[in-house]
This record gives sequence, C-alpha cells and structure tokens, in this order.
Amino acid sequence: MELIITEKDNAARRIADILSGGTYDSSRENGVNVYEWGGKRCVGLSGHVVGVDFPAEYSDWRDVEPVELIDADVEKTATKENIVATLRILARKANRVTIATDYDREGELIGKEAYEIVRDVNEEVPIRRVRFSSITENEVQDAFENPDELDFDLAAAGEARQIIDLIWGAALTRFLSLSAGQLGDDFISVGRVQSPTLKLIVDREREIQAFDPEDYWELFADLAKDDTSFEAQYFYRDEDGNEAERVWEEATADEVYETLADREAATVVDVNRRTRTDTPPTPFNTTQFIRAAGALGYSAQRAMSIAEDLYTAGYITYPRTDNTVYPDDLEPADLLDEFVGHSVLGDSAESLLEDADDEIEPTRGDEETTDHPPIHPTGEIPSRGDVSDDEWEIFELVVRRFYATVADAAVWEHLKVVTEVDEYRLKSNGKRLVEPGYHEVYPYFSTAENYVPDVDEGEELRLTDVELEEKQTQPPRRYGQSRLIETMEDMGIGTKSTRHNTLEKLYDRGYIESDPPRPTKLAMAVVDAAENYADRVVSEEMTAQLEADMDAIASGEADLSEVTDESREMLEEIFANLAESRDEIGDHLRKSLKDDKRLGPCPECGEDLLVRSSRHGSYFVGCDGYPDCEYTLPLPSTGKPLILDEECEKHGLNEVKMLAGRQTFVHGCPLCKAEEAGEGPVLGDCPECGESATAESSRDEGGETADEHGGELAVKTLQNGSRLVGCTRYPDCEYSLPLPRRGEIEVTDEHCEEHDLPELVIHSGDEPWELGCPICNYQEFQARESESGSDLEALDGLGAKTVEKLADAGIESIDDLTDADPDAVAEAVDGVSADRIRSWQTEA
DNA sequence: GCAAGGTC
Repeated sequence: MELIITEKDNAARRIADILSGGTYDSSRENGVNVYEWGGKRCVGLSGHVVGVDFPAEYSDWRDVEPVELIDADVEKTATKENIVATLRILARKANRVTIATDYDREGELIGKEAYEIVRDVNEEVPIRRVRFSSITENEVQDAFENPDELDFDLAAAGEARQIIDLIWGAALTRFLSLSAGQLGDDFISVGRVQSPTLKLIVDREREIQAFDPEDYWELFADLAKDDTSFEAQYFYRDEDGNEAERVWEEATADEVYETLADREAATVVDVNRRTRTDTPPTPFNTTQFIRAAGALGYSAQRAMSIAEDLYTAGYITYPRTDNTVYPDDLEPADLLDEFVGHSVLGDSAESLLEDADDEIEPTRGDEETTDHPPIHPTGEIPSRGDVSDDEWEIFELVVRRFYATVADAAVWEHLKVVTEVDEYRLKSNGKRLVEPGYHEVYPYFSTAENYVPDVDEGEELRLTDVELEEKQTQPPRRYGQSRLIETMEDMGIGTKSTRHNTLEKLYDRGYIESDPPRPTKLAMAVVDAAENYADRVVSEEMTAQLEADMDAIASGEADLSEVTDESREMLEEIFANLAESRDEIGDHLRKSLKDDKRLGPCPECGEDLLVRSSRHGSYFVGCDGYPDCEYTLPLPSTGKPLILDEECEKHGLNEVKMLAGRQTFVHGCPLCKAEEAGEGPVLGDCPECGESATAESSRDEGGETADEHGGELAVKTLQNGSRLVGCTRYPDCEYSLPLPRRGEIEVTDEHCEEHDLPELVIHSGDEPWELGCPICNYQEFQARESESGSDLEALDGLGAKTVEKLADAGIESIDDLTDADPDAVAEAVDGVSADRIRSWQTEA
C-alpha cells in the first residue's frame, strides 16, 4: 500500500482524482478524509500538524525570567492530534510513502514533519518527495513519474525560522508584558513580523503628528473656444525648471489673480498631443488580489475569507500564492470557452475570443514562483443562488482579472494645451480613451476622460472665469490595509498566507483601531520601547538577515545550530540592556495603556474618567478614583468604543465612536448623551442592590472590582421617550420607579430621610409638581391605588396600563378625571385622545 | 496568556 501525503485535504482529493482517473473511494478516519484506489491511499494534512514550543516547566510567565527562554529547549509537539494519529495508523501499513506537500519552503518543512511522524512508526518504508506547482493532470502525472528526495536542508531553513521566531517573540513579549503587569488576555506582544508592521503604522502617525501645514494658493481659469469651455491651471517654472502649480506667496498669487481677472483672452502658445499605451494588469497574486478587493471596499481579512470559500467550492484556484505568471498548461482560450453563453460573464469572454488573432498571450508579472499558479477562475461557475452577493462580486473580480490579463492594451490620447496671458501661463490637460482595450472587460479602473478641444498654436481663447483657491499642504495619509500588505511584501516581511492575519493580530492586541488603521498610545509606546532597546525586532533587517541565513542553510553553507546560536547571542545582548530599564519601560507602557482609555476629568472628583469593560463584555465609563469615586456613565451596548480626538466643549470629555462593522456610529460625549437621554443624574443607592443593601454579602465574597460595585438609582429616558428611575446595574438589577412622561425633572437638595434619595420637582405647565422622593411617591401611589381600588379601572376601555399613564399625568381617580381638561390630558398622556377622555367623563 | 507559519 502506497501512502501519499499532501498539505491539505483539497489537494489530496484532487490528486486522488487525477491519479485514479476519478475512481477513488473516500472514507473518514478520526475525522480525516482518506482517499483510496488501486493499492494507494492519499491523505491531506492541515498545514503544520506539529509546532515548536518550550517545555512545560517554562509555561508560567511569573515563575520564569524571560531571559531564560533564550537557552530553553525547543520541543516539537503535535498540534493536530487527530491528523497525526491517522497518519501514524496509515504509515504503519504503508510499503511506500510519497510526500506531495506544496512546492515551497514551508511545504518542505511540512513534508519533513510528516516524514518524522512516518519514520517514528515505520523505520523501513521508503519515503520519496514529489513536486508540482499546480494540481493539473500534466504536472501531477509528471511529478509522480519523476519523484525526488526530501530536501532536508531546505526544511532545516524553515526550522531555524521557527526557533528564532519563537525565542525572540516569546522572550520579548513576556518581558514587556511583565514589565507593565499585563498578564491576562491583554499581554503586550512583539514579533519579527508584527512589530516592523506596527512601526510602519506608528512612523506614519508620527509624521502626521509632526506635520506643520503650509499655506499655498492655486489659480484656475475657464477657457472657451466657441461654445465649449474647459479648465486651465496657472503654472510657472520653479528653480529647477520644473512645472509647478502651487504658489507659496499670497502677494504673488494676488498679483497673478489680478492680471488674469482683468484679461478676457488667452493665447495658445503650445499644443502637445501624444498617445499612451495602457497595458493590461498582470495575473493576481495574493497581494494584488487583496488590493483589488480593497478598492471594492473589502478588508484584507474579508477578501481572503471569501477567496478561500470560493476556492474550497472549486470556483477559483488556490488564493495564497506569490506567482504572477500563469503556468504553461493554462490554455486561456479553453478557459474563456467555459464562460461563453453566461448571462453576466459571457459577452466579455466571447468578445475576447473573437478579437484573439491566433494565440492568446497573457500578461506576465515579475514574480514567477513554484508555489501555486496565480489566482484565476477554474471554469466552474457558481449560479447566483449558490453564493452571496459578496462572493459573487469577488468571483466576478477574479474572472474579470483573468479576462484583463488576456485582453488588449488600451490606448489613451493626451492633449496638453498651454496658453498665455501676459507673462503668465496656463495649462490644460485633456485625455481621451481611444481604444478601451482591457477596460471593456475589467471595469474596476477609472476611465474618466477630461475634455480639451482641438486648438491651434496662436489661437485666441476666451478667458471667462478665474478662481483663486487658498489651500494648505496636507499631512501624509495613513496606510490603508492593502497598502500595508503591499508594503510588507516590498519589505519582505510575512508571507502570502499570513500578512492579512498579521493586521488582524494588531487589531486584536489593541495596537491599531479603525480603518484605515490608527495606532493606539500603547502601540506608540511599544514601538518606542523596541526602538530603544531591541531595535532589531522592529526592523525589516531582522527578516532580511534571517532570509539570508535560511538561504545559507538551504544551500548547505551553514547549519541550523550555527544560525540559531548566533541569533540567541544577539538576544542575550539585548536582554543585558533591557534588565535595568524594566521599571522605566513598564511605567511608560502602563501610562500609555491608561491614555488609550482616558476621556477627561471626572465631574465629581476631577480624576480621570476611563473607558472600562464589564465582566459581561459590555463597556462603561468609570472613574480612575474608584472605589473612592463611584461616578459612572453608560455606553451603548453595541460595538467597541473608540475614543476620538474631538473634545466636548461643555465637559472636556473626548467623544466616543462605537465600532460595530457596518453599524458603526459616533456616540459623542458620554456625559452629554447621559444628560440628553440615557441616564441622567444619579440619585442614590439602589434599595435592591446598592452599597447598603449589598454591603454584607459583597464583603463576604471579597475581590470587588469596578464593575461589581453596588447599583445606584438614576433618572433614565428609554428609547420610547418614557422616563423612570432605574438602577445603573440594569439589566442585572431591574429595580425601577415610574416618572411622569413630560416636564423637566429637577433634583432638589432636599433629601428623603427614610430612603436617602433627593426630592424631585417636575416642571411642566405653570405649576411645578412636587413629586418628592420617588420611592415615597410610588408607595403613596400604590397605596392610593389599592385604597381606591383604582376606581378608574371601572370605566369602560380603561386598562391598567392607561390607568398608570393617567396617574403619571396626575390623574389618579375618577374625580381627578372629571375635573380635568380633556385636551390638556390628551396632550400629556401618550396614546389617549381627547375624545376618549370625554367619553370616560360622560360615563363617570 | 508568548511568534510565525501552515490551514479551516
């Protein structure tokens, strides 16, 4: 029995299909698919099924000095136990093993991991390696006819990376986390890939913060020939002889403006016409795919997740690839044929086939690799009902990108007209798409034209309007997600499979927020600390050096232990410097963590108000002075709060935005919100769960935290506009007291002695209504209701709800009702018309 | 509770 091992289940199934001619059987062992035919079995791994880690005695962060990790053993342990177990069972019975993992460095390492699992249970079996860069009939057949050996040096290069990444990442992550006392889910991480990426974002933010805008002026004019008018812009030659449009002196700008505004004609002094060939884009690798999907509004993570689904369903090829050159056995014409006749994608395919002279020559990118083909459609087309709108949009993008790579170039005609007004010059740039070429099948790039009419040198044009625009230089823009991923690729950090995950990791760690990502104060502090003490871990150098070392290992010029030992020594040196600065680093990190949560001064005690999260995952605003100060404000229940730079003028608190995907919204100043609607002034302890009510039990339990303290009664306005006195711990505590719907509530200085609550006065109409202590008021109301047997309920069509509403408006008995003015009552009570009140009055 | 790299 021959055992074939691939990197993933999908590849196993397709290889089984090719080698068996479609006659394979499949079964499941331990939840792993096994494909079987004529004396062969094929099984797919799930990438790495073993991983590196330190021995268990190093796992407690507090018991181990981070520096000890540098010389700790590094062990390999199974991370996918069911797959490892299945592999062991199958390997015992095998008389030949063929490793068919992906054709790249990591694939070689995954192959070696499989090799070791096999060897462990079967010392004798011959193990061979096959390599192919796309799973097509030809390539796979060819690979199996020409098998090779595993490349242990190449695998060792991958192992060196694993060890170095683990040691540096774990030791420095633990050091920073310990120094700042961040030991739970909120540890502070550092790594060879994430940290240079974060530095990229932080550096850009520093530039933005340091940016000093400069004023400049630009001048625009409208020119007209016959009935058509077009725009022209003032320019001059700068010191280097280059064309410049920005005027840096206001006086100069005014001078030009005066002249232009005064004249009525401009003379054409130069006409320049040229055609430009606009070549079609190259095939999609992962990065360019993410970029194109990003332009359609998809985050990197989302784009990859959709691409994976489309791949698994068989509609597109493998989405993780560096390759931008189609393999030889891709027949563009055959693939186009698959789309002919399709309602949405058919027309383009047909026109491409018609236009093709003989051989279709697809575009080629710079990167030709062995891993996988560029992302392209397989020829299988989902019906609209099978996929979501987003999936269809991404699928169409991939199909159309393929179309573009086999389409003709586009041709633009550019027309530049220079005109003169006195000694000043104006220019107009026109462009026209004369041959749409690939744009016809790939509508994702702008083909906006700019019309400038045909003119001749010496011609006089009317000068109809002049505008002087005052502008300011803008700070550099933040990187968007796809720009970051492209830059990571340029810097050589991360891989096609991990770059988008790295960004996600930075979000999860609290280093970046929002989109385009903005670094938090914590991120600035982490990058700061790393720059000062472990510069290497935030530089792309570390990866560049590692790549060079890996190449040396792969070519046999160096061995794994030389490289890892050298790396360990460098880290030792870093730790020698770090040790003395531990407190200083910790203080800075802690301060930054607090800065990220700070909203402004507490109106009660002046300490900082901070955004905090409750045990249930919801957020609220609490005072840093807790437990001395128990001031709190609520935050909306949807989303994660992001503190904005904008400050509320009234309270000096930063505004808050709630991030919740598409439901993201700006909440504003939480105190304003609380005053406007939501929770109003706090009146005192909740009689059910407040301090005095719970004092004994909470003392018994001990370990009080900010989100556990006793509830307080506050005035609340519900979404439907009705008001009540409710507990701040709602929904955990449902204690509530009714309040009238209308009128302004005044909280007086008078206190009810029995309940220790302030007395309330309701201002509506002419006469203020002294409601008093809300608990007393409610008790009186209940008493009256039971006394009177709520005589109102005797009336036809008057239910308990309405009785309550009427009571809120001060009508608590039939007598009250008969005395009342129906129109005024209708005004004060929701959902009750004056007519209904009149009918009750008659009935009474 | 560390990293980065596979894959789901």
